[in-house]
This record gives sequence, C-alpha cells and structure tokens, in this order.
Amino acid sequence: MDAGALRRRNLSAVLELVHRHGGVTRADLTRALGLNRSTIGDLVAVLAEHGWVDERDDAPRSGVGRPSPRVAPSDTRVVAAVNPELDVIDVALVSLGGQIVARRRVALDHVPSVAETVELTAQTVRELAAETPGVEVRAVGVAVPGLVRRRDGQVRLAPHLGWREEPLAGPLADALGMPVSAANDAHLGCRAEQTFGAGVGAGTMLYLNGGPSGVGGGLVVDGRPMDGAAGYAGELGHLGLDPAGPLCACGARGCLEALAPRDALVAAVGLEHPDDDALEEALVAAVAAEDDDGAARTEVARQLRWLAVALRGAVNFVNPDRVVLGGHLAALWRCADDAQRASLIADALPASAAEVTIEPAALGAQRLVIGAAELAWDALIADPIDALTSPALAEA
Amino acid sequence: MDAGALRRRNLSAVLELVHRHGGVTRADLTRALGLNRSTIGDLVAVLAEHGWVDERDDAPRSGVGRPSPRVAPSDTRVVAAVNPELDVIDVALVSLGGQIVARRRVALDHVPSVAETVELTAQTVRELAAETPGVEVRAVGVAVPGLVRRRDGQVRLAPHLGWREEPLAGPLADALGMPVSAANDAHLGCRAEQTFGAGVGAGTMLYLNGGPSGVGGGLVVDGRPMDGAAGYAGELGHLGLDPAGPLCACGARGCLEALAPRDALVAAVGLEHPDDDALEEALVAAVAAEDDDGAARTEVARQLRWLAVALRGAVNFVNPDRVVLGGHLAALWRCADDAQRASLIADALPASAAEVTIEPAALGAQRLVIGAAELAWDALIADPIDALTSPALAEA
DNA sequence: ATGTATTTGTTGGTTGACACAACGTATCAC
DNA sequence: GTGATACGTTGTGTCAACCAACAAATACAT
Repeated sequence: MDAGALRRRNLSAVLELVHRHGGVTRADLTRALGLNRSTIGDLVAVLAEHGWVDERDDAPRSGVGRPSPRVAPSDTRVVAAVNPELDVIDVALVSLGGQIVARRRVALDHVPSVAETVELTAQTVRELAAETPGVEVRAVGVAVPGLVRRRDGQVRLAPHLGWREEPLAGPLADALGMPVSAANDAHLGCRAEQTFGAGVGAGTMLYLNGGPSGVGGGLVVDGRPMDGAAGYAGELGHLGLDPAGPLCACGARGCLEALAPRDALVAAVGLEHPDDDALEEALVAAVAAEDDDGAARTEVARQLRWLAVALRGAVNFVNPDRVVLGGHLAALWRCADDAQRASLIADALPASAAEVTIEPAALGAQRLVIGAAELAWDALIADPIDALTSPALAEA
Repeated sequence: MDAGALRRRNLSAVLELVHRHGGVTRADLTRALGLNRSTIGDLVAVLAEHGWVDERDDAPRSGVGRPSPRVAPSDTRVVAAVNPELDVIDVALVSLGGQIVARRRVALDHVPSVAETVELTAQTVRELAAETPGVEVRAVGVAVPGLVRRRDGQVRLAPHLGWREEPLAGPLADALGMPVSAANDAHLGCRAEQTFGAGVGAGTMLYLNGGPSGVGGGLVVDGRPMDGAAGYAGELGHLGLDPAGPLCACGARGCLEALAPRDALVAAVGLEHPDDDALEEALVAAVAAEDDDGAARTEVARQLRWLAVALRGAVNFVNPDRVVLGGHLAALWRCADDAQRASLIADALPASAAEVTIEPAALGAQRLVIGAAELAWDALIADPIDALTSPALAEA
C-alpha cells in the first residue's frame, strides 16, 4: 500500500464514520481513528472542500473544554435506491447518513420486464433529481428479489418477476450515466439492519428475512457483509431440514422456506395480501386471543419449531453474536412467548448459543431502500475524492 | 492509520507472501503488492536484517533481463505446533513457509489432563528446541479437539478428552514464556488446507472434516479464515438434517455427524482403529470389489446422501467457490462414482452450485500441526519487527 | 563473439501524509 | 473574574514510499 492509498483509506474511514453515525464531532473522530488532531482536521477539511461534509456548531456539549464542531454529512449528495417488485417500482433518494430525502412508488398494472424496469427507473430517478432542491445523485443501488451476480449486476434468476439471466445494472448504468450496483434484496436488508438497525455493533451477524417469495438472508462477518463467491450468499431459505418435508420451489425437499411459508400465516389469520405490519399485528392479536388449538397459534408454533432447527444449524455453523429476524419471521418472534423464544436456540451448542442475542428487524418498510443505498454508497465512500470525477445527476 | 502502521502492514504483506509461497522473487513481490522496486528492496532488507528472510540466487530464470534474487523464509525461525489427542500429544516445530523441521509424538497410556498436557508439551517443546540446531521458537499454536474460545485460549468443551472450561493457552504461555494461541482442530485443518493444501487460491471456502469424534469444519471468507463471535464457527457437524434421525451427542436429532459417522464406515470395512489413510484404502477397495448390496457400498451411499443434504444447505448459505472434504468425508469422496459426486451439490441452487469445485483435502496427517502453526504465525507475521522484542526459545 | 533489448537492483533526491509542540480559543466550575 | 480542561490551528519535523537515472545481469539475434 502506498501513501496515496493511505490517504484514501483515512478519508474513507472518516466519511464512513460520519455516514454511519449521521454526524460525529472531530474529537470523536480523533478517538475512533487514533489519528492526530491536526490530521483529522486536515482530512475533514478535504472532505468539506469536496462537498461531502459540513462542519456545524450544533454538537451537544459534552463537558468542559473547547467544544468540538460536529462533522455532519452533506444532505445534498445522494444516491438513488431502487426496489422493483411485482406491482410497484420503489425509488428513493437517500442521503449520506441514511436519510431518505425523496421517494416515489411507481405503481404498475403488470409485472415489469427488465427493459420496462430500466426505463421507468431511469425516468423516475431523473424526475426525483430534478424536483428535489439542490440534490446531486451520484450512484444507484438496486435491490432485486432474486439471485444477482454482484460482479456485473446480472440477474441470474428472479422467479417472482419472471426474470432469468437478464443484465440489469449495465443497461441502467447506460441509461443514467452513473455507476449502478445490484444485489439480492434480503442481502441488502441485512446491510441496512447492520448499519442502521437491529444489527448495529454486531461483529458476526446472521439475518433471516421471511417474505412472500421465500426466506432469504445475509451474513455479516467481522462487521463486513459477506457476498460469497459470486454474491449469492445468504440463501438461508434453502437449508434442508426435513427429507420428508414438502417439496420446495427449488426442487429439493424440506427447505426452511417450504416449512415456514408466509402464506400459511396469512391464511391462518384470514387476511388478503397484508403487508408485514398488518400481518404482524393480526398474528399477535390472534395468538393472544385464541385458545390453545387455534389455527394461528398452531401454525406459529409449527413454524417456530422449524425456525429453531434452522437456527440451531446456522448458529452452530457461523457462531454469530446477533441474529436478526425480518418479515414474517419477525412476526413469529413478536408473538412467541418466552419459552418459545428460548427454544429457538435451545438445541444449539451451548457455547455458541450463550453469546447470541436474537432481535426482530428494526427498520420496517425502509429496509430495502436503505440497503440498496448502502450498496450504492460503497464505492463512493471507499474513494470519496476520486469518485467525484464521474458525472452526477443534479437539479436542473 | 498512520505511517508506522503503513510500514508494518507492508512488511507484513511481504512476509506473508514469502511464507505462503515458501519463497518468491523480489520481482514477484513488486508485482503482487504494486509497490515500487526500491520500496520492495527496502522492505526485504529490513526483514533480512531482522532474520526473517534470506536472499538467495537460486530463483528459476524466467526469461530475459536481470535475474531477481529469491526471498526465502528463514529456516531457523520456527513456531511450535501442538495437537493433544486421546493417546498422544503431537508436537512439531514448523518453520516459516510451513515446513516441519522437527516432530515428536509423545505416547500416553491414558487420556491426559490439561495440567499434564501443559507440562508434557512445555517439556517437549523445550527438548525439541534444544535438539534442533539453530532454531529459535517464538510462539505456540495448539489444535484442540473441541470448542475453544479464541480470545483467551480457554477450552470450553472437549468431550473426547473430558475437558470442560479449562484454561489452556494461559498456563502453557506461563510455562514457556511465549505467546500461545489455541483453536479448534477442524478449524485449523481448514487453515492448513487453505494456506498450503486443497484450498489455495479459494476466496470463499467451506471445509468439512470427518473424524472419530464427529464432523467439524471451517469457513474462509474473502481469503480470511472466519472465527465467529467467539471462535466456535465451523461446527458443520451439527446442521440439523432430519428431525426423525438418530440422537446426536449434542442432544439434538439428525445432526450430520450422527447421520454420517466414521464408526459406521470403519465397521463396514471391518477394521479396528484404522487411521484415515487405511480407512480410505479399505473403503475404496471394498466399494470397487463388492457387488451392489455390500455393506460398505450401502453405507458409503447412505452417508453420501446425507452429506449431499448438508452441502446443499451450506452451499446455498455461503456460496463458496471451493468445498474441501477431509477425514472420512474425503474417503467417501474418493470412493464415490461420478454420479454420486455430482449428486453432492445437485440439489443446491444452480447459480451457487455452478461455481463450486469440490476437492478432497491434500495435506493428510500433517494438517493439524500445520494449521496450529499458522495460528501461531499470525501475530508474528502481522508485526514482524515488534514481535521480536519478546523472548524466544533457542538451542542451548 | 558481439551488440541489443529487456528486466531488475541500486542510489540519491523528492513528495506527501501524518505527528508533534506550541499557542489560541471556547466552555465549565468556583 | 480566574483556573482548569478540552479542542482547534499553525508551523515544523519525520518517515515511508516514489521517482529518475544509472548499473548490472541475462536472453536473443546476428
């Protein structure tokens, strides 16, 4: 590593701290990075000069001594986050620090093709950029409900959308003239929770998300999200738990997602197309109200048992310090009693189970958009100065 | 990161390349690290001055141009590697580059206590150091058949040896006056295969090892061995595969290690206490010779089916580019036919399965000792200069 | 054999990033 | 107010890596 890389690394480290905490004092930066005051001053000055951060005098006073200015993320420099789904394309502009500054859900009357998605997304991003005062869009991240090859943003398979071997990041980058990255949606939900949600501070974290199209997830190792060889890591829904179990969409038998499907919970509470919040509310109410052999309670207990088998294996395998449950798996957690919660990792090896905390996801419906934004921020934060040489989309 | 850390990092990077390749030319180092020729020259000179490397003129000629000297690891600076087992304590001195320069297997007539292990190990390390001309022992690594807390080298549970909550690294460090690290044996087998064996070059690697005391393993993420929150990651033997399966020693049902035990293979070929090589040889012969319903062939096929279920889940989960099988799982692989080998990941998601190569472990009986040595090298290679301030054990 | 092209090591000077010390400034406690 | 504390600012110092020019050692063509 040469001296230039050292500078890049330190600038990146400062910017990342500012991003993750939504603003920190220079004194905090000095302590966190172990660099000299004068060096931090220099690094912050460079970032401010390039429009990444602003220095403000609104930091909370912490005691005696000269107050340290707060280094706040610029609220005009944003990335676009995109989440194409069955009947909607969700587009947001997300600022440094993870704040959503603009959002539009483009409704569709049919499942979009990749070409339509690219066109609608590009148009919407341009419109949001033009409408929002002062913003400057510099990159795009896409959360895709399916397997995505990280290297080139190719969608290998998105069964839900009917996409198969479709290039996505490339065409969208051509349409918008800026870098575009794409990844699996559960993967990005994991990133969002890790950075701003229930996973803050976790070293090794396991994230499981239950959605209408199955169970996905992500793994964080030593604070870094793990991609696997090609970007498909985290498909926890296809752990084989029961050779005598039901056939899964993947072709195998007894996968977690076949044994703990969202549909079954929705049916048990008698709703139609509820969102996660509605499902959770109905489920908690049903379990609290019902007698012991009600349909909802029975199904919840059944799914919790299978979730426990999956968690036993996964916790033994990766020895996480935190497990975060999202989607209908979070709903299961919320309506479980203490004994059921304890049983989730009761069968894991005691040494591994002892240090795990299980938590429901904290970010709700913003999760995917924030995760997609994180993906877009990656390259920018890794090299803040050099990244500015490429063009941006700004207000007219 | 300051300039001193930069220097440390570059010295470490050079030394690690020399270690992993057992010697490289300065020209190779220049290319691999992207540093200037003069910088590499300087770094190598510093390492040579401190006794880490020697420069030799025996590099193979690669073409026109001035030949580049080979930077070879010093063969006198060693670490001690220890592997306590049921009836033997295996102690070796391992040089930079992974060469075993001395080894002694201390036979026991009973299962050793921790105190006995510490004493016998310390004595043996001292003897080997005194007997081996010119060596300088600087650290110790211990491979323990059980769960070990990485932070302080405490043995949480080693059922095989009957150890439970026993401090190990601390007492041994006190006895020898040098740094001691300890980790799980399968974990260290994984490291050995990754560094010098079947896992060289892998980015994300899954390692499964079958032994008499169960199935363990390890995971490598982005070229770095993964420890988990406390060091217990890699316990692949306790993936739950069949709720109707046999009871496992861990208390749960249908764990991989209960479904694919080494014992059953040993019984099927009718041997008593064979080592891995003998078991493999007997198994390959039995499968090749027998008619279709021989006991060995049946058991092999049965275990391969369960291994496939485990691999399906694990490959989907972590998306590795390489899977390495050790111990009796390697024997299974060796006597599997093409169809059986293909079936091992046939049920995994096609995108993930497509980029995986499965290989049997390459290092044989040296695996644990080399892995334990890697553990010991870690801190030394991370900071080669500063590490030399602590005392060493040398020839009298 | 000789000359040329190619690759690499060596040397002295330069650049740049961070550290350090001294000083200035803002807050708190009394 | 006054002292103590904490932090930013400034100019100077240090150290690691770079660079350019040169020297050395080889392969290859003639």
